[in-house]
Amino acid sequence: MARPTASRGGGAGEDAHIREVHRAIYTVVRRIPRGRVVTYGQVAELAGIPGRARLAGAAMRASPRKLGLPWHRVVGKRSKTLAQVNILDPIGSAVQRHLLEEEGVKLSDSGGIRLADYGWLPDVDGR
DNA sequence: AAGTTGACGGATG
DNA sequence: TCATCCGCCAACT
Repeated sequence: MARPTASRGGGAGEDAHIREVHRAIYTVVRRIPRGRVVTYGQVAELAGIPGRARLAGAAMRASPRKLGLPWHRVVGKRSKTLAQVNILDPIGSAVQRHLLEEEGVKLSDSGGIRLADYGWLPDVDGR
């Protein structure tokens, strides 16, 4: 019963075979304070894999909802939000905006997030 | 095994 | 400021 292909697929224990890198990334994302945002590049750096922003993105895309990660707090540096990037899924991007606004993150006039104001800086914040 | 994809980011026009 | 292109590299087909 188990699944012959034991690779992907949804089911319990799915996150059990996730690579350490992914786990490190999820740990970082979990630490993002409410009302703050972090770029993928930052997440990668904090996870111990500087310069691998793309990998951080891949890990997030593959992250099981079951983990309940604050995925909406992770944004692209230039892309402001998922909204500008994933044009094929405008619904999801709208959800991200909504969740951020609920946390008090205000968007700039151009619809982007002001990283200077809401970007999370662990060293400065002391957490 | 080899080619394609992509929740990125910097450089360029 | 916005649109495109390019490099990086793990995951997917």
